[in-house]
Amino acid sequence: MPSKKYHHGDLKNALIKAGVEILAKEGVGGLSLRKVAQRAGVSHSAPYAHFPDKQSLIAAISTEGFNQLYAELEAAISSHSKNPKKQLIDGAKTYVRFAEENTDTFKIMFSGVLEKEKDYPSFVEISSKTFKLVVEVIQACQNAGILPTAPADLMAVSVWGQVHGIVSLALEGQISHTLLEKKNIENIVSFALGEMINS
Amino acid sequence: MPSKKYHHGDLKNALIKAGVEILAKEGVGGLSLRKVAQRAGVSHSAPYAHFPDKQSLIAAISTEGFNQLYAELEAAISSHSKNPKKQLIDGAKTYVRFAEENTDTFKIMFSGVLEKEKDYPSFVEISSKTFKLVVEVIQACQNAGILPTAPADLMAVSVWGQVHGIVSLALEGQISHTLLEKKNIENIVSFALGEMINS
DNA sequence: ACCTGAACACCGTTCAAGT
DNA sequence: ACCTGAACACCGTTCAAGT
Repeated sequence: MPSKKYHHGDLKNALIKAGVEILAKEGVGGLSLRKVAQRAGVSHSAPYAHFPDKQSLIAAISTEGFNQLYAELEAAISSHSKNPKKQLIDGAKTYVRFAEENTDTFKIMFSGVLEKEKDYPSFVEISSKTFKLVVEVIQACQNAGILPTAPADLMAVSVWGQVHGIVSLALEGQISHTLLEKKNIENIVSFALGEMINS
Repeated sequence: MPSKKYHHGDLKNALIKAGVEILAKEGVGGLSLRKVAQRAGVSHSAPYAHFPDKQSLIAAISTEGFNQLYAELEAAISSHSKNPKKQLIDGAKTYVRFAEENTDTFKIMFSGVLEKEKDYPSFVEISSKTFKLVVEVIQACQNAGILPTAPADLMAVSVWGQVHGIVSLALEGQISHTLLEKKNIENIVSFALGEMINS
């Protein structure tokens, strides 16, 4: 078997993977195209054969992050079929865990680093697919009388916003020390969701 | 009257102001120390006489943003004394408006650009002061029976998280086009808050 | 104390060239 | 089609020097 054809089989995905690793180790501030190239074992200009610019690589990393988040949400939700309340609560917990375990990928997905997300069709597709998943759970909760009757998309943004906001404030260090001594983020999110839920 | 002593009276504040202006015109990605210096009319190394590094200038801009947000919230709240429900709703509207009118300052305040916020005492002070203001309004609402009885800090994080999350998703372009055709961000936030409020 | 200008390491992007 | 290496403009930071 030949060790390596010339240099790479699938540089594009190798670059995405290298990017995720740098993100995990050095954070958003440490992510540069040149480092990504080096970690993938190619010259600094090689990435331009696969991505027109840095934003494009960031879009690919974000898209990959959304794919993973979607898969985890899907798994959590389908493990509680016929129990919408558990779907909602476990989905929220999954969201919190994803943010905690992939902090910097989460930041890149949601913190305005990607500037023109509309320009990246696969990013738009998976993010709207994820939103639809949320809407479905909300509708199931409404049908079960667990959430109030209201347009499902409006309710979905309210609930998702709730969870997302608490997670974001936590990642920013904006949640007071005294509160964090008593409750972790999952507890706080559960409490907040409890305030939205009927009985 | 002498036109200029040598070059500047208050370069430190001039740099913060220049930073805010660049942020408004070119966004977070366009903010560089060298541009800030140029806009303030000094050499690229002059800022180092006032800020040890770029993070420090970003901290100062964020602190300034929090000061402004605090002042606007204060004004909104004290215009409805003895009416906690109006304080809550008008406070939330003020928050939304601040984010819409100072999008990139808001992003810098809350989007992880500032990496070690704990290292900047005046930033920590104004952000915790702002949180205390939120807690006070929440407590007033609880005393008036508008919000459920629960630890006020927990309730405050839930409500603030709700508002913050919806605003953040909106700035990220994550709120579906079809929903935005029917409701603007203030409407959505009002709806969501309504789901938290008793009657 | 406050500022300048040269210098260094690093970055994103382009381009001619090689296979 | 995929990759390299030189080149360019820009960036953050340091430092010796000037007032």
